[in-house]
Amino acid sequence: MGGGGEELKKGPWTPAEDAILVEHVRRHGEGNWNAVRRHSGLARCGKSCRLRWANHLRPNLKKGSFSPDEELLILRLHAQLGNKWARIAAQLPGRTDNEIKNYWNTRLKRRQRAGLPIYPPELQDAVRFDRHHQQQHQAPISPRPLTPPPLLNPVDFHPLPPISLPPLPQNPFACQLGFGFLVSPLAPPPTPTSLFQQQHQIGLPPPLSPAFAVETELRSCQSSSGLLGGDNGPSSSGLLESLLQGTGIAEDMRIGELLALQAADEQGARWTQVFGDDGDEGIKEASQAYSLGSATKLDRDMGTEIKCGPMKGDTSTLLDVQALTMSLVLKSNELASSLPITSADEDCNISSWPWSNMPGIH
DNA sequence: AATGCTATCAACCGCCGATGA
DNA sequence: TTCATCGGCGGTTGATAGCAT
Repeated sequence: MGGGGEELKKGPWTPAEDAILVEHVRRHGEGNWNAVRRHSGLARCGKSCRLRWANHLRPNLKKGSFSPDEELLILRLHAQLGNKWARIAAQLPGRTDNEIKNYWNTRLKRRQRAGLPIYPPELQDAVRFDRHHQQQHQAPISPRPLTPPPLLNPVDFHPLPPISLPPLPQNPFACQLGFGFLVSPLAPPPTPTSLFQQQHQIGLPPPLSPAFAVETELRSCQSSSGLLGGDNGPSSSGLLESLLQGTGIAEDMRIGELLALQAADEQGARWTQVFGDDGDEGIKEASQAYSLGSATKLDRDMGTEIKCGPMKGDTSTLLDVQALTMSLVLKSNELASSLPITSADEDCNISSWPWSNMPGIH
């Protein structure tokens, strides 16, 4: 460990040590943590200094418990990323990876003890959707079991690999893809709650609002049976999944294509073009809802930033595009439930579905 | 009031990748 | 190319507070 035999202190930090570290960062900036000891005589290793600074001393840290919005976001990001706490934390300004990790582990323990799945049922459907999508596109490379394990046991949980889109490193969406996890670098976005209200106002089924998620989770706490199979009554998202898988629409409904569209400048026109004038009214409404959310503003005002803007710190926007996605899902649920489920399903002409007209991504 | 359990928080540890000599 | 160092990340543990019995 380089230096001199002097014993390094461990354990809780004292205010005096904090002051020294803060002063050091004020003078020298962040980084070069091992120099703290040399410069200030602080008997702490560089790692400890970095940790203390990152988790407690740096400015703009948010204290206190997570808001419902944040909790929802964590759940969804975890469903997509797995235990990538640093990446999750990057989407929650003012929150640290350690905080999120602690929150998750506590929650995990609680739900394990209660015999509950680690995700609310709605989220599990999304996870399975993603897995299915992955299997379709990655099977030759890394075969996975055809039937994804239920999420009841966290040991069985494998983080979702990023969706196999063409490399779009400059596209902030590309690193955030996932069913219901679409990201937009929108300027002051609506909060999930306001999105919920917006959708409600225009008569759309709401996206997965915090309140809804919380309610669902509470309900799931009361009964743990039948959560995984989607067989407990009209589990609409389960139905959607079956429908999509049964018809191959899941494969066609390329999230990436949605995103590519979103990046198009002529956003409004494109939505109409894609969903078509003949398209389902609800889907058009969904696209309008999305526009309402501020996509139009984004495309007009931010121009290319949508393609290269850093995502860091932009949390609530995660749920922005997601509102659209969930709208589509929910609307599709309606479609699904209104369709006669017969053997004719095999003949279902996918090309007639709105999203089949989307431009392809190569 | 005492005890046990659980949740939360803070910090450490080991591993790994990046970087530079 | 190899090696040492550094910083970042995820897993884990210990201390403490809060709550129920």
